[in-house]
Amino acid sequence: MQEERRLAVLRAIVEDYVATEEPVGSKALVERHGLGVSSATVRNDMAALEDEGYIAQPHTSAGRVPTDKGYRLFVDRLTTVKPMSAAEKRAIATLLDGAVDLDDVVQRSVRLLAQLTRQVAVVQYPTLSRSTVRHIEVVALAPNRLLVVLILSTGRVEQRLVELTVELDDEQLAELRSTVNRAATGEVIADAATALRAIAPSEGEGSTVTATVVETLLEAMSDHRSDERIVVGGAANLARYGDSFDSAVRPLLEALEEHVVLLKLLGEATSGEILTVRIGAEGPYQELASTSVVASGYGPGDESLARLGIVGPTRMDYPGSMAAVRAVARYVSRILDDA
Amino acid sequence: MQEERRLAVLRAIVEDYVATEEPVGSKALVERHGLGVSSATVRNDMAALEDEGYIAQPHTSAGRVPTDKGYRLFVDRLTTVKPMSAAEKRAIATLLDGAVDLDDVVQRSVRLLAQLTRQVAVVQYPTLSRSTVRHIEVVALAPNRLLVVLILSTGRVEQRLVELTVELDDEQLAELRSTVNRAATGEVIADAATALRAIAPSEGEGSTVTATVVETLLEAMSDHRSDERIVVGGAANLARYGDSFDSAVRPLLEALEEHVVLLKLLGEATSGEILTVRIGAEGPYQELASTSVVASGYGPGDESLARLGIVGPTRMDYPGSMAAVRAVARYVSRILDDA
DNA sequence: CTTGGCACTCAGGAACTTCGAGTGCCAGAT
DNA sequence: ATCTGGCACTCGAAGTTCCTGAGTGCCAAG
Repeated sequence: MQEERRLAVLRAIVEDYVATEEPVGSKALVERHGLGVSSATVRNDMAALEDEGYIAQPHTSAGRVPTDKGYRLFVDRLTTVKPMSAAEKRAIATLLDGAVDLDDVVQRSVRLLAQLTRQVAVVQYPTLSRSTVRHIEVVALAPNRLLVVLILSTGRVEQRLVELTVELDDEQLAELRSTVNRAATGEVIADAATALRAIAPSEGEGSTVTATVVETLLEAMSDHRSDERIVVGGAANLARYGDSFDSAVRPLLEALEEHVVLLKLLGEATSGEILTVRIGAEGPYQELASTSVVASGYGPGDESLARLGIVGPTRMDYPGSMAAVRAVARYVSRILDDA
Repeated sequence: MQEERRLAVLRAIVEDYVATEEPVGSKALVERHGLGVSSATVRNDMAALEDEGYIAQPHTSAGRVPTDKGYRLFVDRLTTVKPMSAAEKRAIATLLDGAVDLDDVVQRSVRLLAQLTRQVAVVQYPTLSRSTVRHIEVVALAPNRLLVVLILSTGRVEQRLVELTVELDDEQLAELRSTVNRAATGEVIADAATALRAIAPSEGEGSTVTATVVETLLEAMSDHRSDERIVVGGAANLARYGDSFDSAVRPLLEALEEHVVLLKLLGEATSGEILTVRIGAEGPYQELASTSVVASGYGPGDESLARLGIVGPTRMDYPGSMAAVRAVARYVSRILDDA
């Protein structure tokens, strides 16, 4: 009974603090939310909540502020992700449907997320690892210069130049093209790589060329840069941090440039579109103790090829952010489904 | 005679102010720089410089600070771009030579610029407009689904998917491929576009397909997104702004997301690698009155395909920044030459 | 034209005071 | 058992005042 009210108090504190950015006191709490008790009672509850570590006082004579633990409880038990309004849904759908290619989808998603949440948005490109090879094209730019284009099911295209020591005629080129495609097309990256390796040490005069091309393809497939590709948007929203510039904005700004750090923050791509919320110091980076991350996997079907999400101050609108991230993840997944 | 000393005083003021970020007074000036006169004399000179609008006093009893006009004079007449050290040159060369493709070159350039100058770096992708078509590839992903790949002399690759209402066999495909290549390969974008338009309304059963493909190619060529593609790096350096957060960092952070604004800041791509310095309010954006831009064109030969540069506070190390921008522009140009 | 001297100005910091939101706790009411 | 009104207490934030010293402008002499 009292337990329930305490949770209501915690929820009220979180909501007020997020809205006002100032420590909230017992009196204001009673006034603004319709808890049917007096401020003294709320004070008692607050004392209890403080004992349990859900809230804290910045100064002796100030109101209370939620701790990471408090936010955690709030996120886990006190809130349901509020669905987006019909208008918002339509806006998302319209904007994303207008995308012309993968780059564009990613780009638009970042903008969208940043706008919806007014936070910094981060979108990871779909990983190569689980996608399949749709086609490999080999083009002769010159008799001894090839362009190898690797087209994946996610719409991603990797291309590489290959310099040859020998010259190829059209027939040999066609042969090469069909060889690599026979081996790789339709396969998941990993299997394609295995199959390509198998054909590399073939006999005959085309062998060294084949080997070179295969090597290039393998390199393109395993290229780490691809897995780490990330797009960031909405950095201007950092300007709204106002106070706590040094403690919060600086390290975050640095993190945004370190894509490796960002990837870790977004978390591992698990299967499905599961929302992950990391609050403050729960993460591995001390400098980012006052920032939270709301992220979700996305990808066609129920596979999760990559992640997207937002990064903001621990003091953020969790329900809103979670709704936005979830919605965008879903729409992007749907688009990848179609493609 | 006195004129010369006055300029020396201005130079000293700029240098000191850039170094200390604090208004500089006559006494400190005499001590730190070996001007062979007394502080009273310097004061007289400063009064004159102030009359002419080169420096200003933030407060009545404070030292002097250079005005935009002062920086302008400093940049135009009081400094020569100091060459980079051999070690720096080597570092630039090594880093950039390691690039594997155009994306990589651009990416590395941004990082490099940001590191060298400790400012925010901006690099524009080479424009399509002056590059030539190296090759067009048409690949059948399915009988009614084509991938059109446009390869340009700058190493840029644009690809588009084309859905067909009819099915093509290999022979028709080869025909199509050679038709478009015959028309476009080797031509400058603009000429290629004209040539392609000419072949579009041909007779026969392949005509609608040809028309569709040509249309796609034209779209890819004129795609504005390409011309506006820009990469930003070193935003973390904004954290060093320290003071003047609202007045300087916020608008800049916003500008960095608005690629159109950035492009305007970088300026028009003129021919050659000419260094441009825009100081404070000289630019079109009032909000960016306290930021300067140092930029240069770059591109193979003496063409200037695009621009790169840095954005920083008006109070910045101009000689150093100019040297860095110039050096990077040169090396990138050289790399584009080779490719 | 330069220089030493001198009176003047004023931003920024230190020290102090005030104000009030907010707290903890207790005794009485329910 | 729980809530409530009351009350003394705390202490950060904001306002006030004062002081200091860097820096200035100007002048008369070199």
